[in-house]
Amino acid sequence: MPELLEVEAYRRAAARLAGRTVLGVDLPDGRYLRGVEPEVLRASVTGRSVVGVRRHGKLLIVDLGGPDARGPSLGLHFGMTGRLLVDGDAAIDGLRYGPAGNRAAWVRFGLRTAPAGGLEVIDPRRLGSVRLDPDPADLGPDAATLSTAQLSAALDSGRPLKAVLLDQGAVAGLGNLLVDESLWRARIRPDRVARALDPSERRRLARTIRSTVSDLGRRGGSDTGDLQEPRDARGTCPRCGAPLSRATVAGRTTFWCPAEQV
DNA sequence: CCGGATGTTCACCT
DNA sequence: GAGGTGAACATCCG
Repeated sequence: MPELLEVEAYRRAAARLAGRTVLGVDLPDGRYLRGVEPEVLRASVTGRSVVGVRRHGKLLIVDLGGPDARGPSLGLHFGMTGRLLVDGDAAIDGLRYGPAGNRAAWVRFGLRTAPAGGLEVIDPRRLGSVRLDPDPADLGPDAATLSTAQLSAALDSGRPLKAVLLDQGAVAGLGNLLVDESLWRARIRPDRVARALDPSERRRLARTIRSTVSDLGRRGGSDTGDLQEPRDARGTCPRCGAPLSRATVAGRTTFWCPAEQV
């Protein structure tokens, strides 16, 4: 599920943890934690207070502090099937993997807090991960607030446009659905060479990415785009009625309107 | 039964 | 170095 919009919903739900103290960490799945040993993670977060919860791209960041100083932060990635429970409640409803999807066997990570509650990550396919002190340099500028200058810098590449927009190090937060929806709204083909976009296309695309993110955010998620129904039904362009094209671009299934996207 | 899926990472090519 | 491909992860859905 999680593209930027879903992780933003997770952030809102997790914001209530601010002010609580970390009691402990549950790591039922050894492979879920990356780059640091479980004991090191436990030692560095236990007893800390939750200062706040941020989001950058698809990464959820729990900032910890202490009586003394600023503390470490915890980075949560949800992959394709990760969901977040806050104090035992789903941060988002209506996701895939159904109502039975909170199965205990799929709990990959837990953060217990005082005076009560905590976080749990449920991830059937184990595509997500948890890191200590995630490096901000791994992520490009956030798609929700992407400026033309930021996009333009990211587009300095000979790769297909879609590959760049999916690259979290170039632009952070967009997934397969948001990219296709944004390109369709901006009327630009996904297989264009990124570097070849002219200045007016760059302006239009940056503006369209921001408005697509906010529009689908209001509607309720990455799967609420105008392209979603024709995508599922192999249908036609909602604007002009031409049959949508479908192909693999940058390794992902891609839909676009061959009549309008140039 | 088979292919595909809102994602990332890595090994291996060209 | 740049870029591409395919596999792996584990489960559900059509």
